[in-house]
Amino acid sequence: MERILLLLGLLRQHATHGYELTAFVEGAMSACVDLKKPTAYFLLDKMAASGWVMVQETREGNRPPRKTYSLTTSGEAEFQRLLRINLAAFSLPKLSNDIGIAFVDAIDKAEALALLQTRREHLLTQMNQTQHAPQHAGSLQLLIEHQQYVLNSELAWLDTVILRMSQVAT
Amino acid sequence: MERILLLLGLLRQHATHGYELTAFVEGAMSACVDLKKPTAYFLLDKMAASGWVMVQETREGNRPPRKTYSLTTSGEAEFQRLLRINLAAFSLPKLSNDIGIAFVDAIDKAEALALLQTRREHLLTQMNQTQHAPQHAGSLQLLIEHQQYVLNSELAWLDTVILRMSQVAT
DNA sequence: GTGACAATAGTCAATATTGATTAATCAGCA
DNA sequence: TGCTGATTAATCAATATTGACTATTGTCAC
Repeated sequence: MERILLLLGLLRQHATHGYELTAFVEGAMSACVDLKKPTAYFLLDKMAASGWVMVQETREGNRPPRKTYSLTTSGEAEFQRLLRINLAAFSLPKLSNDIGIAFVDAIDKAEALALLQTRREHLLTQMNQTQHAPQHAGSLQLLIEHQQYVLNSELAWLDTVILRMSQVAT
Repeated sequence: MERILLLLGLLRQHATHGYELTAFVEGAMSACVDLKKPTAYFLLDKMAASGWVMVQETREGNRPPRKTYSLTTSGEAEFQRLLRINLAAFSLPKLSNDIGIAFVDAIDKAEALALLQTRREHLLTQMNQTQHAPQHAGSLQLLIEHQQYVLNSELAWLDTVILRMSQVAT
């Protein structure tokens, strides 16, 4: 559902073709959303079938022919509907990727601490990358700020875990 | 990959059947992991095919017959391997579910603020639920603590967004 | 002893997702 | 002109995921 909201929102800013859309999402937005090219095309098809977007074969300059997608009136309505649902509902991202911390005690304490240090460095690297990321227009920028905020608080949490682990008796 | 780590980790604590596994994951752990019953069975099959778990038809008491899964030696090895990878790598949960904030400015400010207030209440409800959740054993408890920590920082962030929005001129 | 209801255990058809690959066009150069 | 590699644009086969459903066993009132 969120992916459709994203696509509708982007097409709302300006009609465009699949390639530009997916390049933007997999490029500039790759840090905050997970939406691969084939999924995007799959969803665009669905959206077309639902009448939310219009497809048009176009040929700009000497580029290969493209399918250009543009929002219809009912697409705008659906966007407004989904946006309200999305803003009003809070749902925690499922932390399945952090699942390892549930099993740290399966590893010798010294090695576990070393692994967590590596983790910490990865986190710092990501913080750096995000800080040097290109600025986005309007409230898209909020996404980036949120991400930086989350990275900061993840770092703080990781540090308390590391601290606790190194203090507790083996 | 993380889901397999989770299943291996749980089976490592004690061998059990699909029903108990999925009931636990979809019940007590539902707040922090997203793994539905059919996916769990699908993965258990794969794990059996890879030789990481052994399947055994059992019949305890008068209950319907079950397939009991237990970790093999190579399953334990795989668990250790995946655990190290998971602990050492940090990856941000993709915030696709927060995507709406990227489009707040498509909505009239007053309504947007009202929606965000609703969002805030949902968040508070979740915090309450998590605080009254049953305690987990060992480092599984860390997952819960992490979740509470994340909820707290999400609340703080949401409040800054609301504050900023209500101050900025329309 | 049997019919209704709950609990237990799992499956399946439909849908979503992705890594790998294909297809069309262009720019430059021999 | 014809060939090579780069860019643009999209698709496909394989895999993962899930909502809805099925099937088995127990239990308890009647």
